[in-house]
Amino acid sequence: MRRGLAPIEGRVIAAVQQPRCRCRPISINPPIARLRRRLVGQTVAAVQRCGKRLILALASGESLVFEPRMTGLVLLAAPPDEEHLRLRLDLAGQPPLALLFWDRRGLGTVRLFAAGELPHWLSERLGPDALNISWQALSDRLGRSRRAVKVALLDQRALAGVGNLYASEALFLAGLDPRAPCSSLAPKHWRRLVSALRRVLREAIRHEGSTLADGTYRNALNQTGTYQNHHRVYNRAGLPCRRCGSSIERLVQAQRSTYFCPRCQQPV
DNA sequence: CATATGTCCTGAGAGC
DNA sequence: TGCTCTCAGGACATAT
Repeated sequence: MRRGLAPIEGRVIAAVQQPRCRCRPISINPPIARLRRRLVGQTVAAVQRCGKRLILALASGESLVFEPRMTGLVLLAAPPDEEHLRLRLDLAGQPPLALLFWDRRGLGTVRLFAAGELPHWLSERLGPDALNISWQALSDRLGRSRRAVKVALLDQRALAGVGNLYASEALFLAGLDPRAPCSSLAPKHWRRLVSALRRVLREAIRHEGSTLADGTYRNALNQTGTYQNHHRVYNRAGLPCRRCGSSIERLVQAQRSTYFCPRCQQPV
C-alpha cells in the first residue's frame, strides 16, 4: 500500500472531502472541518509505514495516519464502490491525483498529529517492526510470556506489523506449533521464527498482498494481490499440506482462526 | 503486572 | 425467494 502511494510525495493537498455515505461514519480526528483547515495547502513530504499504519508525513511536521484495519484501502484509483468511500484528498499537480480512503466495514480510522506528537503515540502502541526486529529482541520481548506463540505474534506492542493471516503462515515456515507457549521456545526457534516472518512478509509484499474471497484487500491501484495463491496454511483447512501432504487443520485462538499442519509444525 | 474477553462494523455465505 | 444466523479480525476498553 505504501509503495503504491509513492506518486503523491511532493504533492500539495488541494481539497479534503468526507463523502456522504449512508453507513456510519468512521473515526476521523480531528473532525472533517478542522482536518480540512489543517491539511489544505500542505505538502506531502513522504509516505511512510509503521507496522500496519500508513503515514503521510507533511512538510509542516504534522502526520496524517491511516489505520485501514481489515477492510480499509488507501487508493489512488477508483474504489470498489462509492458507498464506502470515507475520505478524499485531492492533490494539486499533473497528472490529477486523489488519495481515497475506502473502508467497507468502517473500523478503520484517520488521525492527524501535530508536529512531534506521532513518535510518542506510536511508541506507546507498537513494538519493533517485524521486518526489522532481531531474533534476540523478539525473544527478549516474548520469551517469558506464557501465551501461545501465535497469539503473542498478534500483539502489536511486542512486534508491529503481523496480522492473523501472516502469523499462521510464518509459524508454518518456522515449523512451530502455534499453540506452543512462548516460554517454551529456544533461541533456535526464535531465530527460525524471525527468519520466517521476514520471508513471509517479503513474499506477500512482492505478490501485492492477499486478496481473500471474502476479503477486500487491493493495492493502491485497486488491483488484487496474488499471495493468496501461495498460502501454505491460511484458509486451507482440510487441504493437503504443500510440504508433507497431511491435512491442514484449523483451530481458534483468542477468537481468531489459526491454520497449521499437524505434522510439519511439531510441539517444541 | 500479564493475560483474557467484549466491542465495534458490514457483507458474504450457510441453512432453512 | 428471503429470512436469520454466524463469521471474518484489528485495535482498544474493560475485566480477571
